[in-house]
Amino acid sequence: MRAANPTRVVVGLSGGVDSAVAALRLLESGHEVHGLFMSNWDDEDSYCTSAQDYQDARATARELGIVLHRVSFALEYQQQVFGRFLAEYRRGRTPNPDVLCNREIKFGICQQYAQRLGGKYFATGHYARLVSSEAGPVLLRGSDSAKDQSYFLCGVERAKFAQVMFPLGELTKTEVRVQAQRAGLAVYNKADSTGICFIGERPFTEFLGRYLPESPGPIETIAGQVLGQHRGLPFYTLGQRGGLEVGGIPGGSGDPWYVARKDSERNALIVVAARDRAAATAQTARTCVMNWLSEPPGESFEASIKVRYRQPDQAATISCLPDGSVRILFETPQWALTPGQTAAIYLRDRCLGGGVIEESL
RNA sequence: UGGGGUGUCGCCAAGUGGUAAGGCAGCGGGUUUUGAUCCCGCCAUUCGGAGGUUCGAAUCCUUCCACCCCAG
Repeated sequence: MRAANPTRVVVGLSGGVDSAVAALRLLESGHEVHGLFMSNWDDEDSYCTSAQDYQDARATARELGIVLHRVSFALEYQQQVFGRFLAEYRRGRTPNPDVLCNREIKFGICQQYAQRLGGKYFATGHYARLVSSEAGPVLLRGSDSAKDQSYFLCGVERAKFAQVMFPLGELTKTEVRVQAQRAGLAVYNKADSTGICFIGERPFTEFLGRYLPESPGPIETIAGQVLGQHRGLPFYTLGQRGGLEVGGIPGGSGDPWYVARKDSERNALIVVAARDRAAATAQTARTCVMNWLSEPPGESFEASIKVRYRQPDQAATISCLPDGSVRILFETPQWALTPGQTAAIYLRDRCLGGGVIEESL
């Protein structure tokens, strides 16, 4: 079964089930597997599960009989991910740190490190598929549509995928857990992790407040009626409902309020009642420079767009602009197109790439 | 100071003698490798205060207090 000259693959082991099964499958297919645990966030508070995750990764490595390396990219994460994350928030935008993390850290500096460890390939437990074509590797959605994580990978530099493997791409989450249990892995029933990767789940506003100053201003309706006070535009995101602390108003509809837009000039947060959300939709968005994972099929073409993770595909027409950005004309008006968030472009199962939304029109 | 009106959960708001609807907000949980959204659960022994009538009052009466409007 085992190849005579097995290829060494370095697997990013997070301490969770997914990466454990990724390593397991690589072993089963005859590769020489090394594990690599990253801890990129130094934090003393109780939300940080890094210590436990490391113990779990060690247990997994022991159970699989593989070497486990450990490395910290805390400095790089701080500079290339978290610093930009904060800079975006300061501009009033809503970044996606995990898209950035995959580009800069996991499939950036970490993949390089894996090569130095002798890895011909770098593998992770992402639910996404890679297939090769004449033009190079092609990123496809994971077979488990409920778990597909290609959205988070759409910002990765295309060339990197030539030496990447996603062993879970064809599996469902259920199958992964079954395989983990069958293989006797202790993490087989460990809860899925959520929150910003490497930072974890936290009371978000409070967390941001540790890095950004408060800058209170009015919360207003589109008509200009003042309903309350906000803590600072960066602390809110378009489409948000919770945390506004705005109740009913005399003669009001009784609907909840949603953030419709930010008026930076006046430091005002503009909100809209649920039934009036149509007044705050947009049908066009423009991105920053696109990260293409496949050649765009033309200067203008029809495609599916995801503007946030786990959003159903939205039909749209894409127009490539000379500066490398893209204009997206959606078939139906979109609610809460949020600058800073990533728009991923798909042609059926194929992820063509992604770009950060610059503005909606 | 006269005349009128209103005071029910943080905010709206039902309830006019039979033992406090609902919505929003908030809190807790679920979903989720961003931020959000979404889903589920919890949330007034008490109706501005004090008396009184009644078997029984947020609902009737008296009085006090607060706020609003019109006069001035």
